[in-house]
Amino acid sequence: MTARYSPAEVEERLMGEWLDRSAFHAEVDDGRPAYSIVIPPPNVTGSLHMGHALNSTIQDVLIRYHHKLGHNTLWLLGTDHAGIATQNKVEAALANEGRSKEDLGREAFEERVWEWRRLYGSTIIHQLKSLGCSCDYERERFTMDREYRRAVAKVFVDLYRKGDIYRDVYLVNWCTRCGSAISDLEVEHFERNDKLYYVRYPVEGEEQEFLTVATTRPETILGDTAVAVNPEDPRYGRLVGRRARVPLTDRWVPIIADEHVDIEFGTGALKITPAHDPDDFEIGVRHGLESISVITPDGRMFEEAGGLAGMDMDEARERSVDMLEDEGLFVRSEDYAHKVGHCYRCGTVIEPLLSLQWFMDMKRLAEPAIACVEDGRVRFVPERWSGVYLDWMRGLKPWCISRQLWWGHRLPVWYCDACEEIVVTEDRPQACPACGGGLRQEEDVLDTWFSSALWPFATLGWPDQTPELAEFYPTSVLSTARDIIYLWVARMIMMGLEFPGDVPFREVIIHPTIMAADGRRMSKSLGTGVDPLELISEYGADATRFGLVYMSSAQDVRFSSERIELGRNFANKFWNASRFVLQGVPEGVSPAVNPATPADRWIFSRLADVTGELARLYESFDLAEAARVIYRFVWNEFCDWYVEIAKARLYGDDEAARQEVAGNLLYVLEHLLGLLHPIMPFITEEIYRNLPQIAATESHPAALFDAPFPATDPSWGDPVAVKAMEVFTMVVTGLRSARDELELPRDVVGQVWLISPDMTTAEAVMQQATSFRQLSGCDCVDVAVSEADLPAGRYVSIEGPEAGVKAMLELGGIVDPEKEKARLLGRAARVRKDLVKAQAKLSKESFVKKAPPEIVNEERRRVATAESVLKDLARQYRERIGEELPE
RNA sequence: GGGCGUUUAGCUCAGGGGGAGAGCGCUUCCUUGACGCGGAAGAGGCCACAGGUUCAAAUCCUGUAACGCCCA
Repeated sequence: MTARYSPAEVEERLMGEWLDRSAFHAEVDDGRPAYSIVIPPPNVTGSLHMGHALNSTIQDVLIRYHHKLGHNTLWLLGTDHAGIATQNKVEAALANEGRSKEDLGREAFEERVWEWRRLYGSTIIHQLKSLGCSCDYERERFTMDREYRRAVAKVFVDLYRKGDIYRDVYLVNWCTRCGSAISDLEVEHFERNDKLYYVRYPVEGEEQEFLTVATTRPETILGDTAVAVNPEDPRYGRLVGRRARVPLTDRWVPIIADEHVDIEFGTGALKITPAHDPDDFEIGVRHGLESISVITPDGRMFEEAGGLAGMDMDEARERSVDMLEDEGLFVRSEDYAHKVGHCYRCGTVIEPLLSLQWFMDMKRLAEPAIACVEDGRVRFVPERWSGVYLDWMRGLKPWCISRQLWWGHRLPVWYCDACEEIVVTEDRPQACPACGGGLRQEEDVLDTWFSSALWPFATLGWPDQTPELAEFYPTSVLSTARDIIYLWVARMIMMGLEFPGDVPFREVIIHPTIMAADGRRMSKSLGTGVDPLELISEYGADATRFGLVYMSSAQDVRFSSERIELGRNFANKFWNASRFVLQGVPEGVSPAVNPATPADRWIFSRLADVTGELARLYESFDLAEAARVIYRFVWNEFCDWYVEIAKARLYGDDEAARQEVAGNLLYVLEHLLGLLHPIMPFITEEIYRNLPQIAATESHPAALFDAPFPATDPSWGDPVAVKAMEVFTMVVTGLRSARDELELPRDVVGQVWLISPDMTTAEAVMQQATSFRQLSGCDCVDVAVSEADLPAGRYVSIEGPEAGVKAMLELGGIVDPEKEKARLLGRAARVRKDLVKAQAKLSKESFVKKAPPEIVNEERRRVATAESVLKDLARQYRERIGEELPE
C-alpha cells in the first residue's frame, strides 16, 4: 500500500470487476425482502451535473446499505426521451448540415433521433459508473422502448375511455420557437423591464369621453373584445354596460364589471383580450365574450392586422404605439417591471394562444393521491414537502398533454378522413369503424412527463403482471430534487394508484439543492456550475461522494470544494490508518475481539455505539450525520487514540499483548470498512482486499460489497472503560497543554502522579502506562490516593477532569515562575467564571425548586468542584509564587 | 399577493430547552518509523433584531429586517 491513496486506478479496476460479475444485477428471488429504487431518469441529452451526483450518491448509499442488510436490492436506471430537448439537439445537428427536419420528413427525422440516441444517449449512464453507482446496468430502460410505449398507449386509451383525457380548444402556453404547446409547469416566470402603456378608448355616445386603460401589450389591441373595470370602482360605475371603441378599429365592445380587475393597477380599467391572456380568457368565459386570435403560432401578427400584419411581437408593439399616437389615443407610457413566462427549455417568451389540444383532467386521480400522503402511505422526507405537494394537488388544473413535436409518444388517436370519427385505441386500426373510411394518426406527441409518470411500473414490465413488478413494486424510496415534485412525483403517485393500483414508492426523499458559491443556482451560462466528473478526477469518487453527502443536510447548501477536500483528506487518513494496521500486524493474526485493556474495551464499546447510530442514520436517511459520525469516530477516536495507544503494545516485547492488540486492530478496521462502505465504496473495498487471510464465508465474502452490515455484541458495552478512557485522554491532553503553556523544552520530561481516591479509574490508566508516557511526553507515572502522599518536590497541577482523577507533574526547579504564574491566573479566572455562573443559578429559589433534581445537582457539583480547584490553585500560587492568589 | 426556508467563528456549514461545534483559514511548535491530504497546543461567537413563554432560550412562540426558493 502506498503512503497516499490514489483513487483513479482503484476505482476503474473495482468498478470493472463489479460490473464483470454482475454484482449489481437483481433477479426476482423469493425469500429475501425486496428493496428497490428507480432512478429519476435523467434527460437522455444530459450529462452528469451536481444534482445528479448528489442524488445518485444518496441512492447508492441506500442500495449498498440495504444490500448489506441482505435485502434483494434493485436500483433500476434509465433515461428519459426528453421530447423537446432531444428534438432541439438533433435539429441543431441538422442545421449544421444546412437541413431542417422538414427536409427529412417525419420518419427519417425519427430515425435520425434514434441514431443520435445510440451514439450519445448513454453518456450519463457511463458517468454514473465513475461515481460508483451500483445500478442494475443490465436493466437499463428508456422511455421510448417498445414495451414502454405499450404502457404509455394503454394508459392514454384507458384514461380517454374513463373521460379523464379529452380534446378541446383552450388557451395554452405556446412556445413560438419550439412550435409547441407546453404545460403550466414548463413555464418559468422571470422579471422583465417593460413598459406600461396608457391608451384611451372612446366611449360610445360621448364626444369627449374616454376610458383609459393600462396595458403591457398594446399590440394585442386588435384582439380586444371588452374593457373591464371593478364593480366596486366608483370612478367607472356609470360606464358599465355601455360600449367602447377598440382603438385602431371600428369595433365597439362592451364595458363590463369583473371582480378580477385590480382597482389599484394602472387606471383601474383593463382591456380584455381573451385569446391572448389567461386572466382575460377567464373573464371572457364568465362574460360570454368572443375570442379573437391576432397572433399566429410562429409568433407574428395575423394577416388581417393591417399595418401590423406579419410583424413579430416587439415590432408590433412599437408600431402599434405609433399608430395609437397617430389616432390620438395614446396617453403615455411608464417603466414597468413584471414577470413574464418563458419556455423552460429554450427561454423564449411564452405566447398564450387558443389552440386545439389534448388535455388531462386530474381531479379524479388526485383524490387518492392526496389521501395516500395524508394517511402516510407515502411519506415525504423532510416532512414539510408533503405540504407543498398537497397544496398543489388540491388546486389542480387541466394538464395540456399534447405537444407539437416529432419526437415522443405519438398519441394513439386516429381521425377519419371521411367522417367525424375519432378512434382512440392501442393498436393501429385498419379503417374507420364508423364508416370504413381511411384514418390518419394524430400528429402530436405526448408531454414527456406523461410517460415519465409511468416510470416506476412501466420499467418493471407493466401492463404485464411480470415477476419483477410483483417483486419490486411498490418501490421502496424515491430520491429526487424538490423542483419536480409537481412535474413528476405527483404524477407518478396518481398514475401508480390508478394503474398498478398501489403507491409507486413509500418514501420520497427530497434532497437539498446544491447552489453555486454565490448562493444562487448553478448556471452553465454564468459559468458557476461545477462538473462532478472533474471533482472525481481531482479528488476521487469516494471523496466526492463523502463531501456531497457531508454537505447535504436538509437545507440548500452552497457548494464549496473544501467539503470534497475534506472527503479526500478523510479517505487518505483512513487509508493510512489501514496501512498502519496492515503493516503492523504480525503474520497469522486474525481479526479478534480481545478486550484486554481499558482502551480495548473502550474502542469496542464505542464501536457498538457508532454502529447502532449509523444503522439508525442510514435508515432515517440522515446521511450527512452518518458521514459526520463515522468521520469523527475514525479520526478522533480510532486514529487519534486507539491506534496511538495500541502502538505501545504493538511495538512492545510482550508477544501475547502484541497478538491481542493486532487482532483488535484488524477487527475494528474490518468493522469500520463495513460501516463506511455505503458512502465510500471504492477505498473500503480496496482496503478489504488487502486484509490478510480472507476465507470466503458468508460473513466474510470475497468482496466487501457483499459483506453483511457489521454486527455488534451486547457484551461490548462498557461504561467503566469509557469513563476510564475519558480520564486518560483528558489527563494526557492536560499534560500536553501544560507543557506547551510552560514552554517546557522537548527534552524535559517530568514525573506524573495521578491523585485519585477512585483507584479503579487511576488503575485503568496505569494499565496503559507505557502509552500514557508516550502520548503525554512524560517520563514516569504513578498513583497516589491524596496529594499528601506525594514525595517532596515541585509540582504543577494539570487541568483535566476536575473530579475523580487529578494529575500532578513533578518538574523540579525547571519551571519559569512567571509562566507558572500566568498559567495559574488563567486557570483561576476560568474556574471563577464557572463558579459564579453556577452559584448564580443556585441562588435562585425558583431554579432549585422547579428544575429537575439532576440538573440542580449538576450545578451543585460544579460549585463544589470549582471551589476545590480554586482552593488548590490558591495554595499552589502561594507556594510557588509566594503571594496570595489575587481575587 | 400567498406559502416555505435561511440568518450560529473570518469563510462554508452542523446543532435544536440545562456551559457553543466541525472543516477550511489564522497563530505557535513538530523531518517521533500509518498519514504534512499529517501530528500537538491555541486564538476566534450578544447564535440577525425586538418582544414573549419557561426555573432555564442559540434552541419554543410572536413580530421585524435581510436574503433565497416555490406558487398565483
